[in-house]
Amino acid sequence: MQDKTCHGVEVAIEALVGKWKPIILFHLMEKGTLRFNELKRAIPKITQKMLTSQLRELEHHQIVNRKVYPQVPPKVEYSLTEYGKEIIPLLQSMQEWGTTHKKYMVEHNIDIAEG
Amino acid sequence: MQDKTCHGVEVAIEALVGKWKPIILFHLMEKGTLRFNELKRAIPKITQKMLTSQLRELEHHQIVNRKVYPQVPPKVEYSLTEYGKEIIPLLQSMQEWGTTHKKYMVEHNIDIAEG
DNA sequence: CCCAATAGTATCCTTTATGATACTATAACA
DNA sequence: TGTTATAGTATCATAAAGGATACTATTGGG
Repeated sequence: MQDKTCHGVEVAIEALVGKWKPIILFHLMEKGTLRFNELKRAIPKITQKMLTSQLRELEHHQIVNRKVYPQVPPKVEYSLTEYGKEIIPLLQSMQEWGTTHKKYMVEHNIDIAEG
Repeated sequence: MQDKTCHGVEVAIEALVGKWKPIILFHLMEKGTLRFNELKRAIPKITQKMLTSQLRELEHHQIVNRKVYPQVPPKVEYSLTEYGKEIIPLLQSMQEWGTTHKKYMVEHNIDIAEG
């Protein structure tokens, strides 16, 4: 077995990891399109720097689309690309397993943060 | 929408993240049971410290089972728990999406490492 | 002229994650 | 007695991720 039998998993994690990416994706999944500041308001604890960088990374992967309106003050809208929407079922599977796992850990009285 | 609509996703990522966890899990999926040093030899670039810590975390989540034989020199076997095996379909979905995504990025001539 | 609003950058700092290296215990064996 | 094997720990160093804060451009409105 090569070390990279699981390379796809690492690619997937790479694309989704980052403290804020899943949150951003779920907001875009729910609302369709959001302006930069709408996202910022929806995720109060994120800093501008992190919001920008996470969006840039998602854009780089062509999961998120960035549309700039040439006006002042600026208007920039973010949404999932068609290609990005293909990730939704995976996010839902992760969501499902994670929710179950959280419950499992609580029921077994294990601190999920420790491990 | 609460910030935590996607909490499950974060739990899932938490459980799978770590530079070596997917690799370890795939080896255990394939071989069933492996001793510490067998894993180490199968993943040449991992340090002992990282192998230990990643296994400890997987064990903490009850995804991996650790069986110690009281003998000298020590013998410790690692395997997926029954509960841990439930994560296999998720790993496979991630693997599938990730593989497709990798291909997509290559075809579109995008450097996957940059973003 | 001054202020607000938007979508950012730039800089510096702290926290986590990962890595390199050396070290441990114990029994069998030469 | 010294050597090997196993499954680790301990310590220190570096790299990567995240956070705090201040700053920018532009234009409409008071």
